[in-house]
Amino acid sequence: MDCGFNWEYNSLINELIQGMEHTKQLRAYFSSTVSSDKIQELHLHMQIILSSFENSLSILKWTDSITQTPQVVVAPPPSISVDEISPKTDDLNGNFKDNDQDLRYVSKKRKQLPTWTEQVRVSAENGFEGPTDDGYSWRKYGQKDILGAKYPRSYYRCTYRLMQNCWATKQVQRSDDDPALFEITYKGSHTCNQAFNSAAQPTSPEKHEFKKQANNPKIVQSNQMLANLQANLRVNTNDLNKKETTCSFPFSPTFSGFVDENLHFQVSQVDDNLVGGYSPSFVSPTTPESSYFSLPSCQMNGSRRIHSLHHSESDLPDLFSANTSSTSSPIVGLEFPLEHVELDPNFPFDNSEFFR
DNA sequence: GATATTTGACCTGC
DNA sequence: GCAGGTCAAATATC
Repeated sequence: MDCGFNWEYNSLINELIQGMEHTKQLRAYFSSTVSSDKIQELHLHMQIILSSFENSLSILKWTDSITQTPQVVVAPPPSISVDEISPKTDDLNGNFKDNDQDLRYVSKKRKQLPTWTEQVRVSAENGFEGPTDDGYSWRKYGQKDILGAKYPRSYYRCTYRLMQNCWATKQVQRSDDDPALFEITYKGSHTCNQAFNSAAQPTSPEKHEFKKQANNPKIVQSNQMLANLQANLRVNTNDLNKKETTCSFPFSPTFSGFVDENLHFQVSQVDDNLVGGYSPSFVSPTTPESSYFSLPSCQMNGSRRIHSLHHSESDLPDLFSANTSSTSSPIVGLEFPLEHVELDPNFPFDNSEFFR
């Protein structure tokens, strides 16, 4: 076992431990009465668990690729179900007709792929006809009317299936009850390197839409505003009687987003490690249902860094909570009153709305 | 012309 | 036999 493998192995263990810890916290939440102000915290922990498991899968996948082991069956996380491997043995004896061999091999291989399902809500006003980009390039290869379903199911496979032997597929099914809700079933993890091919990879209509949004001056301005906010928001912790709760999870310093025509801020592409992915509303007064947002790079006074900030809408409206970290301590939950939040007065942002 | 999507036909598993 | 999944030729788009 070389050092690289050890490092990945340790990373995997850490990821799984984190998932387990947050699952325990979730369980504790559910064991008590869940009040409305706890809902967003529940959402937070669920996102973290998902990120941990996804990171675990990525690590396993990378380890698999460097060892060049064919068809390693990846152990699924609890939220992932693996299709049962067929007990038939005559399917594996290789006695196929030549022109059928590939098809049958593919079918058997796919039977072993891990599957998991995500639900993605798409707002009508953002113009998407389908779920938002998940960071991978997919090619649609089929559509099928499903018995009892109002909307057809679409089938996608990785664009690089042939070039990089990547067998990831996904199925997209629009909800009958809620047309804005898409249930996406993923089968198999990507073994391709799409970041490497990003410059040359073909674009889907969804990505075309994203690029149009990214070129929108309003969106560029919004991203600049977000960067400014990150640079100017401070929390004075010098004399803060802080209330910390142990809470460790990984975050990434990367972040991107855009605003739509109505200047609603929306996270469009977040790193897998970044908690969130749902619409924050610190800009728009028209989306008051959530005042939570993630600011992965906000610097607090002293050495603490804000990773996320939550303006409680409970009966303590002036109380903020944040997940913070420092160079010497892990990420912790921190609660602080409003007066400790400082925004640079030169920052072009209507903080009266945010600090409502 | 290259690439992506559509859609009817075919295949597979239950 | 049926429903779901995939293929591949035709068509659309860039």
